[in-house]
Amino acid sequence: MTIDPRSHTPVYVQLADLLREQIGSGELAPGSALPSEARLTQEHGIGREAVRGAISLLRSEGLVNTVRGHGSYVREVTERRQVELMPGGSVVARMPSGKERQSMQLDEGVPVLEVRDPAGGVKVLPADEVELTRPA
Amino acid sequence: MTIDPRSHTPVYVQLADLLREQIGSGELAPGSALPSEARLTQEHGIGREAVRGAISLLRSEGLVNTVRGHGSYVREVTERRQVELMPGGSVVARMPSGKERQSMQLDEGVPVLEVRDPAGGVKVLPADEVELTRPA
DNA sequence: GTACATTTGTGCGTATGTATG
DNA sequence: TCATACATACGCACAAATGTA
Repeated sequence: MTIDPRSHTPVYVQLADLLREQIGSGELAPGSALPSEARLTQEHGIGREAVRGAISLLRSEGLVNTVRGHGSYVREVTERRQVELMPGGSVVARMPSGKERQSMQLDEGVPVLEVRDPAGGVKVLPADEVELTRPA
Repeated sequence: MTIDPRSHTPVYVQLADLLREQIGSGELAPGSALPSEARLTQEHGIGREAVRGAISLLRSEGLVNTVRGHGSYVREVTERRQVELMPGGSVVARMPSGKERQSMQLDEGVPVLEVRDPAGGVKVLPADEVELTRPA
């Protein structure tokens, strides 16, 4: 609503901020559709590249999911299963490569957890489905 | 490797694969600049939109960093400091919000680790600087 | 300071392909 | 079949940021 083309902040970032706020406030509920590219272009008086850039940014943040030929949707919050980090183990988080995203069928904006156990084994887990724990 | 416009794989994905390989092999070293959009456009005989799409993809993977008016650069590999996951603690990984990215000065494509200790405290750590461990 | 070249950001027009309803 | 909507991709142009002379 308050997009200023003369701002130093890129237009697509401003629109992403706006949409992110609407998602966070629940105005755009999980599972609901974002306005179409054409609507966002018209209503905010901005270009298609800006709209696509904003949605692309939200995808990279894992907030929305775009279905080709259908629209972009607010991602449902997935239930995380608990996985124990074994003694002597360690874990790093990073973004998956394109091949990993394909083979693990991950949406954009979903990090992976790279878990190492002391024996040297490595497991790569989708970060949106897993909560790592260390029992008390 | 040459780019085939008639392939089923989108041109921008093909270019991203190419650049990712050059980054992985060290041909494009950490800190070094990617060829400019104009160069990539000319040398591969493709449109600027495809070039920008490829770079955007690499940004979302945390492989490169773009500075307006300057260029895109291969991200330096940061040394990960080890942080112990306390007994009774847990951790999830996710992408940061725009505000978090700004306040924590994170580049695009860098996840965060949300660490909970049993007392209920929550710490948000940049995933590219941290390796969580559980001592044996 | 000014001026300039380089580079990315934005906007727009056009076109084709693909998926959904 | 047809309309709608997104994905990809080309072209062009200008604005804004950066660095350098």
